[in-house]
Amino acid sequence: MLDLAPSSPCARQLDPHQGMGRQAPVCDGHVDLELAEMSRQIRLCAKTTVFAEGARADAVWSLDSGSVLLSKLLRDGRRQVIGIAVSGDFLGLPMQSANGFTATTLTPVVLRRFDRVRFADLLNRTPDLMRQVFETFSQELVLAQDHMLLLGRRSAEEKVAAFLLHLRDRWAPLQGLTSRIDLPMTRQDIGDYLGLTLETVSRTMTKLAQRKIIAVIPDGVRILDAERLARAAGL
Amino acid sequence: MLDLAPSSPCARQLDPHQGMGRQAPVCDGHVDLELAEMSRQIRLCAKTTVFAEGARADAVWSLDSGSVLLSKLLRDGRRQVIGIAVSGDFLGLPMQSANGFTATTLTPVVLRRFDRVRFADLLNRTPDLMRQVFETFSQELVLAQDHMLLLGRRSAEEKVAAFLLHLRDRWAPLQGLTSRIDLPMTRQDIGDYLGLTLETVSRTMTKLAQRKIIAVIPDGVRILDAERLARAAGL
DNA sequence: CGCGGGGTTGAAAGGCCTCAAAACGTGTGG
DNA sequence: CCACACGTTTTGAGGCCTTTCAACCCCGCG
Repeated sequence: MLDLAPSSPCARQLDPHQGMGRQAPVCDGHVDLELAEMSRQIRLCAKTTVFAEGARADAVWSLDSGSVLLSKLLRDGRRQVIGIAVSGDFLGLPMQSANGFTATTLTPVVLRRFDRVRFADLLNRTPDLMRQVFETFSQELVLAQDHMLLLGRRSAEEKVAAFLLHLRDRWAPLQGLTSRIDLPMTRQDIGDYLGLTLETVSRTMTKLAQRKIIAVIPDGVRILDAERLARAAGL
Repeated sequence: MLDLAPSSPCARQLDPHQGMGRQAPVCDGHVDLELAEMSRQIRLCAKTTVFAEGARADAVWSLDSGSVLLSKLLRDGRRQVIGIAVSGDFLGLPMQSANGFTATTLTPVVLRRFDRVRFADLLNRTPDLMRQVFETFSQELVLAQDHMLLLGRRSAEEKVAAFLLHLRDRWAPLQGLTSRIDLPMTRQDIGDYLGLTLETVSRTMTKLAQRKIIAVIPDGVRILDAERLARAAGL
């Protein structure tokens, strides 16, 4: 997880998906300053697009709060959500001149905008920053690989169960490891994330609810039996 | 594409998936030397595993020739191929202490082995090398995102068609853009890559062959109508 | 109060999978 | 040189899971 916010230099949060091998955080006042002056804080309300697939990418972003849906579109309208960004995540590829996906806010968000070229430039001049972003991307890659396994080889029930557990873990550092999971997205969004239709997502959830594994509540679910949910996910 | 081979310093090949924004290649003799002395060339024959998912990752690799299948396993045996590495590709995450996937040779390969920790160390001391690996990983991420779209939202026919075109493009820099596509893997491997069964892969291919879009030949296919194949892939 | 977006539920269809058998190709040994 | 064995590929029939299409419910809001 990156911390590019100048207001909290060196106050790095824990990353749940962090492997080992992380060195001590970088605390270079000069870099923080330069990041600060090249960034602009932006607030967006829910359901607005930060940037669109295919458009020229003249910025990269760091997400300070809220969550953002990342999706790719097939020309006939079929959509695949390739990730869900949360607080602390980094959006965009510094070396890529066009966006490979669309970013849509799920909740109100506050993010910092960096001019892509200037950021890439700073990256090349600042090995420590590069290392941070590099590690972030390594993590992204691991998550993407896990998701490929899910998309290609798991059943609907396994997908939904794994999704709920994944979301819980991903939001744990922000809101603690509670049994209540917020779902600030529609069934359609979830389906597009899991490679299912919205009806299948709905059906699968009610089936899990009937078995008392979860309870479906407004704007979220409550995990009743984490043990069995994990088993339903295929562990 | 990385070139970590000391025998051909600075002779960098073209990457077909390369976006823009690439700077001039790095030509630091000192780094090349250090890479050389920490690497060991290894030859493996086909169908051997380079490293296994879950095992301690004490090395990272650079693939000099041949191709390697990258796959993840579900506890009950279901498998997902998450990528196919070809000449010039980089294998393994320098900052990750355990392998997230298994690497199996498809053909005889020659690769260079680097001690992971020493490589990560060199990476931190050598911004230019870090930048190279960083760009490689950015590309990997883009490929992974494309593959998620394929796995989640494409039909069997679209998957197979897209797969063939993808392979052609990926091998183009090595063997030119011919109509003949080598398939040094089984239908099972292809199915595990596309999230299909081997039977569906076979059926889909013969269907494409019946329509004169491709011809199935021993150990590969020949593209008869690239236009229509692209259309079958959903463009 | 009526409208619209999101969610749930039902019935039917279809695409892909499962199971099974036969065809094919290749290397081995008689 | 042929017979055989083994692994891979193809082909077939049947079934299941997910999708499709549709109706209905719920709730917030103009």
